Amino acid sequence: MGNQKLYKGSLQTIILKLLASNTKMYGYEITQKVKELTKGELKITEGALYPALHKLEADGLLEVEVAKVGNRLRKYYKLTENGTRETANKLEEMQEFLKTMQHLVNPKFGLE
Amino acid sequence: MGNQKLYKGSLQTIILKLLASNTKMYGYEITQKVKELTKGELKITEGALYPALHKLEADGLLEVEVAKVGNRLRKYYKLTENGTRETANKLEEMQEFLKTMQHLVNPKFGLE
DNA sequence: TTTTTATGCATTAGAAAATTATGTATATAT
DNA sequence: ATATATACATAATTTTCTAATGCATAAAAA
Repeated sequence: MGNQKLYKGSLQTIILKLLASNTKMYGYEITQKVKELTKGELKITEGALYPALHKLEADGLLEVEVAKVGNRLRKYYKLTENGTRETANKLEEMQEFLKTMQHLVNPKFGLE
Repeated sequence: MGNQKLYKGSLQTIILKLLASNTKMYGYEITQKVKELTKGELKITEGALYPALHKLEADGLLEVEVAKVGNRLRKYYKLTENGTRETANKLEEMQEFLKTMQHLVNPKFGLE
């Protein structure tokens, strides 16, 4: 498992992107999906996830729908209209970041 | 200018990579070089840079050579042997991170 | 059958890494 | 004269995370 530290700041974007692709998801499901998609490279902790979800909801980007499955509670999150717009912005910023970073650490650069 | 927040956690790697390419650099030079290489997309603040340089030095990855240019002070930093090794590690971790992140935010993924 | 693992939510204490603001000082350009 | 650029640095605060803990149900393993 690589340097978790590098993922700092990208959690919101990851959550929004997953909800853009999957319509609705609940917290635990998000942690499992990320673990699966990254082959264990990134493990989202609950201490990071739940506060992030609550913040996105408070900011009006997500809305919640509580469901009872068997005897267990689930909170399904999905994008609001505003959330869909913000997701597009955040994904664009992420692409720009990745491009810039790729450029910065490219062996060929840093000399010009 | 994009989302500065995303760069959180990558400063050490950026510094080490620049010193791997340029042999020796001083603090102010690093801020200018990064601004130039990223076309203003990333601006390293002094409050982030100097503590980072001091930490890398304390960890034995960098060594300092003080120079007087005119009447002004400059602290040139360069990689130690250990620093060169660590740079290779950090660059590998960065590449893995960028690949994983690219995969995560790719429009095609998140569904499988 | 008891105990561990998985599912599902959540909060708190603390650490790490940044931003913002401030401070000191010299050099250059307006 | 004054603002901008060069060059270092630290302190207060904020953001974002990890690690630890807590509650509760369900399933699997010992």
